[in-house]
Amino acid sequence: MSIASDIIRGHTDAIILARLLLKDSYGYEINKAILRSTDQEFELKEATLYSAFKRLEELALIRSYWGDETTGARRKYYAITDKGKEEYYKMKKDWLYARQIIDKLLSSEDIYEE
Amino acid sequence: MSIASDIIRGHTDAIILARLLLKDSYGYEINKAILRSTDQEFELKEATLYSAFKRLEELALIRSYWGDETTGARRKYYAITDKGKEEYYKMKKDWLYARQIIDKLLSSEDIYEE
DNA sequence: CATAATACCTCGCCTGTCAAGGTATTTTGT
DNA sequence: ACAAAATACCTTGACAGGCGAGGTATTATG
Repeated sequence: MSIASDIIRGHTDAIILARLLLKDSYGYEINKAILRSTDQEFELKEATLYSAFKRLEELALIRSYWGDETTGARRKYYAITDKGKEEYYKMKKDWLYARQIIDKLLSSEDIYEE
Repeated sequence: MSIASDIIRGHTDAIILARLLLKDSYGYEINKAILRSTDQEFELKEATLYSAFKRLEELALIRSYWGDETTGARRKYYAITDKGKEEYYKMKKDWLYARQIIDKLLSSEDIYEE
């Protein structure tokens, strides 16, 4: 089972920020971590991930720096900024709020029906 | 507080179908019912609503018929089809699944961190 | 008698996802 | 030794859904 694009849309930024809240990381690792933490059930598509990085950096919610790997492929690390942390908490609040509204609307039970 | 377009996206169809599961209804009433059932906290934008109707009817998840009002403006009623009911249950399952995944990803707690 | 409410609809912009394509390096299996 | 897989980055362009802005017509209300 997979999550439809239209459902994941609007959450990718928060998902990425949540990872960066734990520690600085880079694209490939973030994706693997998401896979791992959802028991291989969910992963962001690469194109989605990298376009999100671009967007988040433009908004100054994250900043990037190249790692100094002596071995392996070069890695571009991302760190969450203070502004990013603030936004993350807002996004999480928004999610909790939206979740409750959607739950209500899909429950199909109206008490105050006319 | 309002729900961002990107979060609502992917749920409008299910929200509309949920209403039609209760009873046949028309655009204006559906929107008012959504408003009422969320304590005026949420409503679909008209353009979103009508484009959803079009999409859902093309997919044969709903069908429409004109009401025979003797008074007031004409109303276009919508009814959910059997296919629509099936799809609704799928959508609801998808929502429950996605909700759990998103909750997990926004919890920022990794037990199996390397 | 104007304004709000009811009720429908379309056009075109904007944004985010993602399939498909690309590059370069390193590790692994045979 | 060499091919294949894994690691790691990135761009382009198509596509779809939300919605602002605009429109029409009728009825109710202050």
